[in-house]
Amino acid sequence: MPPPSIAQILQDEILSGALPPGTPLSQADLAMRFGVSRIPIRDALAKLSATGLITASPNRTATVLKMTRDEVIEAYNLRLLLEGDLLARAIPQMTDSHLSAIGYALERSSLEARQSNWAEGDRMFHDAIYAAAGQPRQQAMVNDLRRICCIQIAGYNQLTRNTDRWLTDHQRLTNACRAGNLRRATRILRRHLNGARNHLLREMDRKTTRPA
Amino acid sequence: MPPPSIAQILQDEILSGALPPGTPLSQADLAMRFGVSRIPIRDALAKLSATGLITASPNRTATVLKMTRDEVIEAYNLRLLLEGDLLARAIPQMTDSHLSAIGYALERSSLEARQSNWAEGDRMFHDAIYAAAGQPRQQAMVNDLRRICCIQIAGYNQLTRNTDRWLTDHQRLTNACRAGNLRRATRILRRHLNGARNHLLREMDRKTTRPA
DNA sequence: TTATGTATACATGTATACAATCACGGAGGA
DNA sequence: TCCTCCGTGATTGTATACATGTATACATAA
Repeated sequence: MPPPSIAQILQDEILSGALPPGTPLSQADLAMRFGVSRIPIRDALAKLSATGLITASPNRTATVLKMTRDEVIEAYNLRLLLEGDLLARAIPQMTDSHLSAIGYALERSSLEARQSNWAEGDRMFHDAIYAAAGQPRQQAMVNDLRRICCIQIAGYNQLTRNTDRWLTDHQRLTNACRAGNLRRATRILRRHLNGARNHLLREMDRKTTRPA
Repeated sequence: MPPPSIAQILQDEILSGALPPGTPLSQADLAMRFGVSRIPIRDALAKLSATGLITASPNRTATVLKMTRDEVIEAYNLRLLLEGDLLARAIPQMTDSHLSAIGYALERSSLEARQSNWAEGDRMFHDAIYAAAGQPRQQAMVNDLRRICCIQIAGYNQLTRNTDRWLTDHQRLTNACRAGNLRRATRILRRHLNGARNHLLREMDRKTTRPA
């Protein structure tokens, strides 16, 4: 297995909350830290910028993405639209092979739920669900959106993440897929996303209204 | 006005068909051509890769995006989903200011319809339509998708683009917006996109089944 | 006080040189 | 004939050095 790329390492640190939103990413500092020149750092930052994890402007040091309230709302609107469509395409196409893969992903994600890389488990679970839709680009777009949502969440208290409800939602979603019940699955997904969005918005308000 | 960036120049050439799908983009060649070193070329290629206009792999020379049949279908599925949603959000929010901007964009795009940069006029028109939705990220995603669809179109005969129908569809879409008729606007959009997709798929089949 | 100009420090953008990797073709052997 | 195994040329990846642009602080003038 090749060593993880610089971009991958930085992404993990951003998603885990080690580099909270707004953190400046100086090319020289990163070059020093990774023991390489600034060129590969620039490449890594370009990759992160492509997926939207950082904001980069010419002649300005890049920073970890910090979304406004409106941007969070739009991101969740998009997730609901894209994930709802994927669900509608996937469920009628699901085979036993798909379902067993979903079950496996559910277990895996449950084990990692309370660890620092819970986001990766979450991604794997949803990828398994949406695989049957056969729309890989759409899945990639959804994963990008989910990532930028995770950044904002990771910035706040890990304990406020409502892990229990998150787990039961995944379990119920899996059951609905096994039953082939699109309506129920869609309802669960919608409530899942709306809940996460509202939770995040409340956290954001709490932090901004009482800055210190 | 600043000189256009290297990435912008390359993008225009790709969209105009000067660099058809599959064309290799050698860093050394481009550096020679633009009279700069390979570093800014790498940056430009990274930007193009971010929007999906080129496919780049490590240690491999980048090439202009060449979509398969399935990828074209998925791209148009996504456009229909995202643009339909934008339309549904935009039309109820449209003010006189929005409508006049749409009218202006319609005229502008009509003038450029038969020129090489028709794609830019098309983008401006749809941006004007969707502006009232207030979902800038979603608009950006749609623009990226439209661009990668344009690449494939530009690769084939310009005369087969059905410019007349394209223009009348824009006119009818504008009328539906002025009337505030979402149902009709959605129907026009769906037919517009399905027509473009089928047209493109036919062209692709024609070229692949009779390669020479 | 407010605004403007300027100097300095720092971060990014770019050019050049070198190292690592890959594609291709030809030699050798089963 | 076909497959495998190198070598060679070409292409990309990286390090170093320099050029350019931006921000901050301070001095100066209205």
